[in-house]
Amino acid sequence: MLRTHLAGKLRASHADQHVVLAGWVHRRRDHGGLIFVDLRDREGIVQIVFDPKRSGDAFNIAESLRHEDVVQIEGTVALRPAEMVNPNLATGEVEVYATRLTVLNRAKTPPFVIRDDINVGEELRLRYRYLDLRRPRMQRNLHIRHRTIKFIRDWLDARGFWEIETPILIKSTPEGARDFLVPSRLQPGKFYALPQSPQQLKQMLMVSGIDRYFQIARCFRDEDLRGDRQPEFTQLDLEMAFVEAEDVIALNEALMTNLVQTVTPHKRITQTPFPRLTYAEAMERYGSDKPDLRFGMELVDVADVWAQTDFRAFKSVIESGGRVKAIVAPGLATYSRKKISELEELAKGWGAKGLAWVKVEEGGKLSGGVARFLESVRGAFLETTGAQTGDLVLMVADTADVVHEVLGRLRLELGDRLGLRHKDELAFVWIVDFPLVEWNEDEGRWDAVHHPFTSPKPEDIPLLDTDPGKVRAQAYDLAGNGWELAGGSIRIHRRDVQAKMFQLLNIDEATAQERFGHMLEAFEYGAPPHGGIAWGIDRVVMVLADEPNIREVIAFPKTASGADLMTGAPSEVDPKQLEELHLKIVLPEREPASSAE
RNA sequence: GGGCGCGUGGUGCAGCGGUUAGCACACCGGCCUGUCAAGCCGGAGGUCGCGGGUUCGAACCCCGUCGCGCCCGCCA
Repeated sequence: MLRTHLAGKLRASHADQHVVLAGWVHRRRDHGGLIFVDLRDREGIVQIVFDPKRSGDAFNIAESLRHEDVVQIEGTVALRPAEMVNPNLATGEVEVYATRLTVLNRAKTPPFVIRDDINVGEELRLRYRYLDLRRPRMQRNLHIRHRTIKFIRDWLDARGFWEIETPILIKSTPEGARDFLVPSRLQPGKFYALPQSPQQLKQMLMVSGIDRYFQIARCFRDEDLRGDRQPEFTQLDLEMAFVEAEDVIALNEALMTNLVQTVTPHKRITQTPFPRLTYAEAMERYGSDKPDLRFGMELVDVADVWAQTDFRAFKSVIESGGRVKAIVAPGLATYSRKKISELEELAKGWGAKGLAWVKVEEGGKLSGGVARFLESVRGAFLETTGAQTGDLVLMVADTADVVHEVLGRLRLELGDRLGLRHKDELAFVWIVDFPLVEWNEDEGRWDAVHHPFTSPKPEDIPLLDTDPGKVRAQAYDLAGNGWELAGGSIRIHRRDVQAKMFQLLNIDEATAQERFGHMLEAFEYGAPPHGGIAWGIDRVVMVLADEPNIREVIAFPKTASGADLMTGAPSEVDPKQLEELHLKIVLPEREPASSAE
């Protein structure tokens, strides 16, 4: 070993010990007759002192040290005098008097300083990700991720789950997201697909009698990226035989609760047991199917109040079957016209035609915006909205979809502005009773909301023939702090119900056989009732690590255009490789650039 | 596929029609024995993403293009 101790782990208890450390030169403070070097390793930073009287030759070598040089240091741990203790450093009570210094490897000047509190463009961070990952913040994130996955594995193992790997090269089933394809060399003209999730395979494992399965599974979806979406991401995929929805929910709630207590004990879970909302209720009250329940500010229906007024704009919306809802922003009556139009611009960007507002003044008087239309119904308005003196009430009138979308987003925006989305609080909520299918206007057919194997609620099965839109699924999502963190369902295990589902989704027998024949066949040999769930591990870790996007908790993520800036993927390949795969590249025609006259 | 924003020494930013293109940090040299974002003195470092256009004159205005980010579509 090149070292006896880790630099970041040294404490007062190590005083007077002889140690050998190895790591990176974080910073050098050269006082001429005395040199301080901050030595950094994965565990942290410790101050090394080079004193000519005690360090000998090492002092001279220390003068040549630069950022990120890799060094080995031998010396003695000493307690710092009281006035020299650095409370900002975990190792701040001690320092190491160096007696020997070996430069293991010189470093070029890095393109950016390795430090948390520095602004670096993300492009550069990704180009030099290996340097970016040296920063304490990134190491902390990767550590949280490691501990999360390790905890999940141990916890599920203790409860009888087996981790089973499923193939990465599978059959393409053009349902849902776009598949990543892999050409087959041995079978020219044919392709594998990378799994969007191990969904079908884990159901097959249930047929196999595995009983309780899980996997930390890499998944692939060839769709456009977002801050919370990468083309490859990690799921905790889990499936259980002979269970009902309540069993899956209870198990996952316990797992999540224990995970938080273990990995981020400083975080407080807002409410246990986790509250439950039906999908319909979540949309009505929060305008979202993944509401942030760290704060209230619920949407309030004010259609009845407006119906009694002379405000044509809103009345016509109500008459044509639309909705009028309000959100009360506590204390924001202080907002200026400018601030309010800022909110209105946001609302318009989300699809609203406008944003009506009114301020509540002393004594419940209304002012500004649409106040004059509300004069006659002032009492009812205040009672319905619950608005108090000093509040700002914001309203949208439109179709239910638009009203919920806009106010749901506005609620989050206001929650941010009012500081209601507390960092160390975790508000989990189960969303249940999702509709099984939704009408696809463009294609003129029903689409599965979850996936085609999701079981309807038994009592709703008759509705499959009469009113499919009303059928509720045995599906459940776990939302946390406004993010969709997990989603699952009880699956269909009966051939006749599955056939009915395919019929509803306009998948004919031949197509069903072609795409899912293997599964349908398997289910004819005694499939147990089963259900499961899949967590978005990246999102869970992102929330636990207080990061704003999942790139921060993935070692080597991709940019919005799907590029890996460090390796240069995707890239062109050798024509010989294409030839072996019997592939020919046909690039789209490029229109010649028209010159600007 | 669409919308918005950004692109200026190594890095982060300022400059927004005429400047010698500026600041901070980093970098290089010197001084300095208690700093910990050390300090002080000095120095070097720029095809203003790229291409075209407008103009007497473009980092700045216009068009196109590329890259990065956010959003819509998309994501069973």
